[in-house]
Amino acid sequence: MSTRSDRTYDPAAIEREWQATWDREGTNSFTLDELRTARRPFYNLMMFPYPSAEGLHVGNIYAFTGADVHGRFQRMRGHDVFEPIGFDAFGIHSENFALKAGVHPMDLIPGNVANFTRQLRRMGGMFDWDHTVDTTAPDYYRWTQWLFLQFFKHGLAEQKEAPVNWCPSDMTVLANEQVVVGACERCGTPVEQRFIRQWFLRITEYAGRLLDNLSAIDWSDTTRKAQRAWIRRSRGAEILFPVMEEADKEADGGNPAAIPVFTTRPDTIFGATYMVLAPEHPLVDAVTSDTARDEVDAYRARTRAMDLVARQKIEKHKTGVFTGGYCINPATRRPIPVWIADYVLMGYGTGAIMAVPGHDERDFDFANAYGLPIVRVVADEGEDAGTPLAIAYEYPQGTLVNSGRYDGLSPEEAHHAIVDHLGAEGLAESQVTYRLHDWCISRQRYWGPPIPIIHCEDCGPVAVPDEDLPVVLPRVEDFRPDESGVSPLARVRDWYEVPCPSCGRDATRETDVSDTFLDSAWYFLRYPCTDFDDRPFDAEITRRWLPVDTYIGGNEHAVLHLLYARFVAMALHDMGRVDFEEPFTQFRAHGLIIRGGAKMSKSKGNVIIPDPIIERYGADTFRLYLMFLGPFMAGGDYQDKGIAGPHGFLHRLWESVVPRNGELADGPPDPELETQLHRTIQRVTDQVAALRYNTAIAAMMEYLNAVRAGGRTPVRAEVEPLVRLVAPFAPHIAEELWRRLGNRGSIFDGANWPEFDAAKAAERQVRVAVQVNGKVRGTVSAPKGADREAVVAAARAEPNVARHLAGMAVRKVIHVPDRLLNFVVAREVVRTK
RNA sequence: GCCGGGGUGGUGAAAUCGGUAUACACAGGGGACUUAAAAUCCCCCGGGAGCAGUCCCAUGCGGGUUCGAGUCCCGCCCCCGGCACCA
Repeated sequence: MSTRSDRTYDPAAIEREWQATWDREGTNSFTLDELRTARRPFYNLMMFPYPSAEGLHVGNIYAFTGADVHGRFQRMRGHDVFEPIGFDAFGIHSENFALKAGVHPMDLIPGNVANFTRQLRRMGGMFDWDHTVDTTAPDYYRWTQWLFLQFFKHGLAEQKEAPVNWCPSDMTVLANEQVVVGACERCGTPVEQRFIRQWFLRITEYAGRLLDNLSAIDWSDTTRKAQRAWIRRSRGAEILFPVMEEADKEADGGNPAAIPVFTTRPDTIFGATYMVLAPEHPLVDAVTSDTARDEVDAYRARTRAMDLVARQKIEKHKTGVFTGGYCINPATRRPIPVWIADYVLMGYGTGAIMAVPGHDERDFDFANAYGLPIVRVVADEGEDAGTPLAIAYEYPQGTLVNSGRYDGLSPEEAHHAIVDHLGAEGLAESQVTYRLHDWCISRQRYWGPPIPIIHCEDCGPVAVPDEDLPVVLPRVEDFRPDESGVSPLARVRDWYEVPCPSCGRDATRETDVSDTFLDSAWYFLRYPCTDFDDRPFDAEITRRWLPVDTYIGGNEHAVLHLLYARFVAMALHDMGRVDFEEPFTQFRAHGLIIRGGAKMSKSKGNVIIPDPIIERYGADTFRLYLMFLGPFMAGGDYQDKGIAGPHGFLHRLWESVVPRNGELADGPPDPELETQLHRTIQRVTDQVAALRYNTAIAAMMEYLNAVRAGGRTPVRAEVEPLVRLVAPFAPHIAEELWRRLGNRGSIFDGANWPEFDAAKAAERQVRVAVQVNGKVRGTVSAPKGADREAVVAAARAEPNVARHLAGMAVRKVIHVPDRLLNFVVAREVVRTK
């Protein structure tokens, strides 16, 4: 006996009930045994959140809902879908918040995680709560440390002194990927260059493979392009320019024999009229003459003081200083002056260039500013050796001139010939250079996994033995970073003073912690294996579930997390630990939710807080609305009132299955509705598969409108398939209606996605547009597949068409079957007798 | 500057192997039901002309190809995102 209230759509009540049921029945979780035996495994991954104190924001929910819809869809099509979630809770972000709030991160994070968990459950995600990870849990970061040691043991982690990016506000070094236009990606402070000994993972070893594999993986194009641009390969040559001896030069340390430069245009070497070193170049001192020394030192000091933003942005015109030294152009055998200038970067190539002002815009500007000679060595069509250069001619097309025996060759031929000939003398070598740098993972901060290394005076850096992992991050009340360039852990003497694991003598722990991005570079391997505490990931389960089938996340990680994760997987593959190189078979970048045309931000005051909306409308409505805003991969503009549409739709759906008066009737579906139903199934299936959720929802709305048109009462066969179609978007109401339709168990158990029947989707009659000279003048109804003659006859009978054809000669008739008919006409030539 | 993505009603957006532009939804207006509200249902809703049938114009701007262009080509303008002296 159903009561009145029992027949009213009450989202809060049914969502609470079904979430409890899912937990109780284990609907969304796998046992270890199930993970081992799943027959059609599908790993549906989304980027795990950083659990902020503010709670889940709309952007998180948008991304997770879109990924969850995909997971539920795959499940309804018969896959065993593993959909885990976790928390990326280490890192500067959390730590800075803790500093500001005056709370220890160890006290702060658990509350945030609990709040996120509550919100994630409330939005109705199909998460496996038995397989979550928290990167700050010792039983997780134990394996992050283990992972680092694998790199260390395979020679892929090394400590080296190199120019690194120092953020003076966060007081730590940053990876290149975390520096945006010379500023810290998090706080926007211009970064400084420092030379400190740091731990690097040698991602550059993998640059070529990371680049080449991109063309073979099913990823969003924008993401692949961003990675290509970031890694960027340049093919060219390294060429040695011997330094000219100076009689009066002191021999302190001896003169360098030659300075290597990297160039992509060895063919232009006859036009190299001077050389430029980066101000930080280690050979600057050696080439500088005594007379130039003061000026050179002053310039270097000035450059050092400049942050990278100033160096890259403000100094638009080029500056530099002559060192007083010369080296020999190995092609012309003539001396050329050596300059230093800040437009040459120590971080790329060799930090030294051969300047070819005739054929490089930057060198051209510099040569003009300092009166250095400009020589043409490539002539385009219609030019010759003497044609003056108004601007640098940079194209690799034309013919070599002023280049001795190479005159007349094409730049490409000359490129190879010159490298070959100089190579024979040991002065040149073909070389491929990448823009990608090694990944600096040291952080001089507190809130991260300690790097598991012990420094011993005798043994050098020694790995912490596996059985001593994890190196537990000690609770330190004063965890503020400082200017010193070392971590706050360096203030905790009784923690870092340990015996050397190798020789037993007094030694010290590494006090830096590792980059948060190392935590997240392997978390997807951990999820299915959290049942194991004696290994980071289990070989058998990993073989069954990985690589990840679909990964959905934000494109802001295109060159951060997504690059690091690929690198880690590739390295683990080479170590024989996993049998795939690429961890994510398919990656889709979702769009951004904006509001009022602008990104949501606290400063703009346009942030949407999801909790009250879910409370008022229910998670199903909110999910449906977010997915309806626009194409998932493009994002959408959040409009407060728009939620009324999806809300009404779910109400009408409910009302159709649970009529206010009486029961849902059985009986045959209306034939026209049946046709529309199958067309809808087809559209929704295609569009959901393509992540085009907005149009899928529109198709469902259209169908329900038709079912209810004019207040008609639908029968079961008309609405039951719609309940299945809507289930990925609005799982709670779908479960409830599924139950009320008389089914047992979850709609997500069993392959309940409706079957599309092409025969039933076929329309018998079609509307054909009739044009005269390309303008629509009417439509006619015709049987599907009607031939041209039949349609022409029907069209001519249409009064408005006939009117436009009157007095006209038909030159041509274009017929697009079942779509369109176009009469091409011209005014009839009137013949008079 | 370079590389992506995009400019369509009052608004979010549909339609891209060239084939009835504005689906779906919001906002707005009118109506039915109701004591009332909610919910539900019906109608109108790009601009202009006309009583109407209907006609003209409109997808950032200017050209072009085509029987036919939001869609393709050429030249611009604007917005969003990324990269930025990479030798």
